Amino acid sequence: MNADSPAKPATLHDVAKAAGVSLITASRALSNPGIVSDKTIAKVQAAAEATGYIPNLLAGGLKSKRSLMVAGIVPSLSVLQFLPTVQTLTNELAAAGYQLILGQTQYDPAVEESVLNTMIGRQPDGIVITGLVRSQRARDRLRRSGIPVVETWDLTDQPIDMLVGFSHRKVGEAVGAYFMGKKWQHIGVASGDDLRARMRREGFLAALGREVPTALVPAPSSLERGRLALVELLASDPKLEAVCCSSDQLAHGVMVEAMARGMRVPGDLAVCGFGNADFGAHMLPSISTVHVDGPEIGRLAARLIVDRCRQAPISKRVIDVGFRMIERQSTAGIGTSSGRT
Amino acid sequence: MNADSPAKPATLHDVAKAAGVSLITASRALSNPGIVSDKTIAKVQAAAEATGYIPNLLAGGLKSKRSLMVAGIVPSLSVLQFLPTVQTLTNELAAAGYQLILGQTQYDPAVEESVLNTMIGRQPDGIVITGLVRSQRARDRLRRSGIPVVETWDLTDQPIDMLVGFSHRKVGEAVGAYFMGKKWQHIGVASGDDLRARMRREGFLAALGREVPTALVPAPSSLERGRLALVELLASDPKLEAVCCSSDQLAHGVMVEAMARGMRVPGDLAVCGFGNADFGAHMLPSISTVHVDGPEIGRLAARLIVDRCRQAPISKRVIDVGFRMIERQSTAGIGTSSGRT
DNA sequence: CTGTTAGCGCATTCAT
DNA sequence: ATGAATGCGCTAACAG
Repeated sequence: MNADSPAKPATLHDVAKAAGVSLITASRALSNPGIVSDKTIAKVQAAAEATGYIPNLLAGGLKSKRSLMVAGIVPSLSVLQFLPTVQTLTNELAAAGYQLILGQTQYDPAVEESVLNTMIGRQPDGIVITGLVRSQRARDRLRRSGIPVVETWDLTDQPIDMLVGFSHRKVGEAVGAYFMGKKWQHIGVASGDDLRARMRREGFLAALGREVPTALVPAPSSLERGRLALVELLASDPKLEAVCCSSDQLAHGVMVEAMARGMRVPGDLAVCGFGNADFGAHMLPSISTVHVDGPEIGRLAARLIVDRCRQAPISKRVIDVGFRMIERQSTAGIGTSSGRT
Repeated sequence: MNADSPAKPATLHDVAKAAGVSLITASRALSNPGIVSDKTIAKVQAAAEATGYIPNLLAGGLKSKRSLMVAGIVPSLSVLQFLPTVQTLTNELAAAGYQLILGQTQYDPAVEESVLNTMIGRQPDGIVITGLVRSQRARDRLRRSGIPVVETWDLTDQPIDMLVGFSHRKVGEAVGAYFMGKKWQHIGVASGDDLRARMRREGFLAALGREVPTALVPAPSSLERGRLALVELLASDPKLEAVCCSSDQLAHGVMVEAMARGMRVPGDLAVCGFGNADFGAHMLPSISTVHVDGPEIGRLAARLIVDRCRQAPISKRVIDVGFRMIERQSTAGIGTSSGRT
């Protein structure tokens, strides 16, 4: 059933010849059927089927200036935070005929710059980046490239081009205000050492009005890192009552370590996460957290890119999707029920 | 600092003109410096820098038949199982100058086929797929495309081209043998409804030598689905002693639901997962599981593609990376220590 | 509705 | 070591 044509794949030229029409008619029949007669469309489609024709999108893109690719750039795929965004982005783009090229920056500005350069070289129809681009050179280059750019998961009033995100500073302030309301005295922070986590921590401390012990953990955050963070925080303050974490994974680890030491959550130790990971709502105790609509960010980013490519008017270049604190058992009064929210 | 050239980006033509050399000399100076004099290299590099030149990889790929892109196809990014593989793959490929284009099949053969088609149209230098391609048409097409293909995370002696994976049947048998050794009588299975999880379940049942109650959960598996699965399994068999799960996420959920009902793990209920997710080793109790080296799969797949592209000889077209059962507290005798392994 | 002409930006022939 | 010509496969212009 195979060993058919080990040789060269069919080109549009072959299809046109097989269908007995000109090259351009074949092209139109396949990609712009509106302006071709039904009969020729049928002929061409049959010929395409028969020859096993697959359009060469590189050639098409070179000529038409539309590569139908969008670059998606994340710090690392192991930062689960961004996964729903990337997933939705990929799907929404696919639905519009675009494919995603993936890049990872490893939280390294130098890597980011080099990744962005090769990405630009691929002539993508859009670039979606998690976070703001830090390097000024890269920002200039992107702007001058003329490629639609969407920065995400952060907020500024001077984006390179477009933006879908929210204020990490405000997240921190909201959680800080919540902690203040609880009257906890012995507070700690377990935070990733990336820029956005630092911003949240700053907002948190601003709301508290004072410094508190902080365990800084390297990315990606994980349960294990959360356990180690609590060990560190308890060493700083044995009377620790509450911990604010920069991710639900860290919060989970803090909770496990607490229980391993016979501390009750939230009875002896309250714990709050960030990101509203899917497991948090169904654990025992369930994890208080900050909800961010990752899929919506991906959806909006995709729409901005697609609209821009279609020359459709963009209503807002900067979209703040906001966030929402979710109080669950890990910071609530009692922690005995089934864990369902 | 911006608003420099809103117009067209520099092409190699511009660089050559600025450097006072011919087009092709500029090309060689940048991509094949070995055969150009140092002086002209310096001139061209300076000109490239000055003009802000970024090579158009679409054009280069069209001519050279090397697009420097590799297609990576997963069922869904939300299946965390595959993430380490995709991440390593992306990084290893990037190190060799290749970029990954991402595709998701949603576990749908029809989607898979269409994704593969557009992928082929992008002329990737390789295609890496999680799982075996099911559709015969797609297999034929891939073979005839001449593009190096690596199927992963499964095993067959008739791959489309190359393969890096392991036998899910054998995984199931190994876990089944382990369960047999424990003499548990009341056994249940919580399994995703994808092909590979089904294969593991078949191997598991074969080792047990009998049927057992099974809760089938839709992908992606999650903690919540695990909780629901245990509810279902307990309804079938209230005396349930042990559950074999198709992922660590499900196992986690089963454990949470068990504890919510006052059952002890492993005292009243033993639980085993699959995949060795990072959280499993550090929970309380830690989760017994089957370890699969996801990063290694990605690394090997990348190497196969790169070697093939460099015309290097491929020693083995089918690589079985195997697996390893890891016994932790969730199926062990006692469950009281710190959770560290 | 269809066809002819031209060229996207680059790298592979050849030649010098 | 450098250059001139040619074409990868396709689509935007125009023409008919």
